[in-house]
Amino acid sequence: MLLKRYFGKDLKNLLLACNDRAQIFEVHALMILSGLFSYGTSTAQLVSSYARVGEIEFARKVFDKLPKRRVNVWNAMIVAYSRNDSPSEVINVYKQMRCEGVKPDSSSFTVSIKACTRLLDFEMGEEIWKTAVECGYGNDIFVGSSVLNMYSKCGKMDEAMGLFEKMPRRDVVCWTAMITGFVQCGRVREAVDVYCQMQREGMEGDRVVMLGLIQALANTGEAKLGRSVHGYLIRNDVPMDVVIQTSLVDMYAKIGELEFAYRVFRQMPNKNVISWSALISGYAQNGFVSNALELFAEMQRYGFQPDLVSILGALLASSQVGRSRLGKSIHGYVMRRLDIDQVLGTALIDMYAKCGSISCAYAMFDRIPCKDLICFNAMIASYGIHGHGKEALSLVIQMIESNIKPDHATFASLLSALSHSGLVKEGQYWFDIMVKEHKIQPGEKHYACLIDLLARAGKVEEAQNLINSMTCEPGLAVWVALLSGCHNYKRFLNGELAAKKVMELNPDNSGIYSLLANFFAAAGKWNEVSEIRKIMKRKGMKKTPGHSVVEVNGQLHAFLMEDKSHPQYEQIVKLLEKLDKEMRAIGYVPKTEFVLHNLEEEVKVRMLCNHSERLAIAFALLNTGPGTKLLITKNLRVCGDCHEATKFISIIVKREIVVRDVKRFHHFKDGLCSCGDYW
DNA sequence: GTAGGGTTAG
Repeated sequence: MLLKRYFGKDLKNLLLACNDRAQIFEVHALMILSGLFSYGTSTAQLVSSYARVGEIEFARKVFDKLPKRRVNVWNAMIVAYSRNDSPSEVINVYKQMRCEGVKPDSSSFTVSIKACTRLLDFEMGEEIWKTAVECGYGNDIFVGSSVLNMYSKCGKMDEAMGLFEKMPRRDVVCWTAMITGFVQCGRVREAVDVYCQMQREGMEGDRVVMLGLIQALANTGEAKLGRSVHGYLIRNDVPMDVVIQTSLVDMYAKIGELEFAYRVFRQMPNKNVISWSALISGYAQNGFVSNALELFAEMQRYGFQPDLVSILGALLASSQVGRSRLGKSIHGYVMRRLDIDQVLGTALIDMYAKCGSISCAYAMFDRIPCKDLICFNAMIASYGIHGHGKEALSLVIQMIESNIKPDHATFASLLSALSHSGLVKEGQYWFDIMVKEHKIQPGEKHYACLIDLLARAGKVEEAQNLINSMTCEPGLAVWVALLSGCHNYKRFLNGELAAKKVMELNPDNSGIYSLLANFFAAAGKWNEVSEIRKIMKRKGMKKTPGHSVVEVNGQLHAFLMEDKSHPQYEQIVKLLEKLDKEMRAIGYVPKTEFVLHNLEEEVKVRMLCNHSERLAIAFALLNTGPGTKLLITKNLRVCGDCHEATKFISIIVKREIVVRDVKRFHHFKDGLCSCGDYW
């Protein structure tokens, strides 16, 4: 008795000071010798100390030997198992405790319910919760929050809300459980509501919850909610650190609010690489190419070394406008600083291919050590946009041989590649293989490719039959493919049905209306042309102005149609007039049917000469040395007459001219185009 | 003798 009084407290401190098994063992021996062990003093501490130094088996042995075990000893064992990541043992001890008639307390319930959550054993959890209520712990905040967490983990948010509303006291853990629960099951709006309510009740905002919310908003794309949460942060002077602000930048970028992202970014007092990269990749992914590249340069001026994400963003941006010089310099930078893995390698393949160099793309592909599905798909798609159908096909065969399973994207790229090369038989054959051998259900995209393939080859009836046999409802892409085939082959009768279907589907894209208008113009149906114009006007659509860009000496130059604003416009026109004469001398005849308007022939010819791609070509010819390969990037399909003219220009100036239009690449050389006029 | 919730962000 005396010993207990003297040593009880010291014993506890002694045990707390122990750092390993040997030290605990000494104290343990002391306890046995002094008789305190059998008295029950500090035995719970002994159990928890053994567990704390990782000796859970020892703890259990001691626990099993204890003659009388009060609730604190049981809890020590329960907590030990919980900390040891053994939730099923927690439940076993809890059950044993109940069998021996020991009344659990708040922490026994709390930790046991947590264990059920970990085990996803919600039935047991409910049972323990029922017992807790019976034992008078129904209003306990610790027990309650563990139940809230259990409900939110299994998506029972309505049950969670019911309990939450009945709780007499709620702390930040309870609010957090509710908010993250709603976030995790995608009910972001309710998550925000709970968050706002928490603020109204004067609860201190928790930045971890805030981060979770912002991320959830970024993924659901609810712009209005995103702005309101941001507004809330500002109005309530919630302190924002670099992580929160970067998440806001990312959120705005993901919901397409680049202006807001930029503003948050500029107001950040401390930026790091992640902040820069977030905005760069946001710009790149939303097509704001020059913003992305300017920011990429700026970050380096400020002394930040670009990392993987910013590099991927810059590569994506470079590839969108054919900035091969910039792309190459990034490649050099990457080689000096990072290992080229599948992700970077794939981005580089894509960049080189889209910057016109299919051979560099392949060299990159060849150097990636362990090529995965995505690498193959990127290379196959690259071959496709360059019209190398056979190479795409042999790559698909190669990947099958090396046991990489092609997916729906592989076949979509393959079919598109075969289509751009006019390989009709192969297309039909591989479509069958895809369905029968690889068990891939053809989607609209695959059908559209095959129909495109047939229609491009002039097999309009076969394309029509395929549409009739489709298992899914033919959509816009399918009818557009048929329509453009009919347009190219002047199959006006078949085309009219396709045109009608296209119009029925009420597309929201001005490019498609341009196709319709072009089709009717080619058919000489000027009434329909003006009808289309009316629809476009009613819908508030404008024909996307054609523009072309060309990189000359590392600088990007953009041209609009009839772009007289350019400082070298006079020289450009002079060169085009000179070329026009030489072209006509070797057989060029302007294809005025490509001019939409119902105008005089001579005016049409002049308009053709002013197409943006021609201005860009002339400009590039004027400003580069003889023999330099040119790369022009156009935002629309290249016009049929310009296509013809560029062939002649390639003869006259003895240059390789690469034109990338919105669909694919055209390599003009010695009077021929790589697309073989399948386009 | 203690407990309930998550770690950063692209």
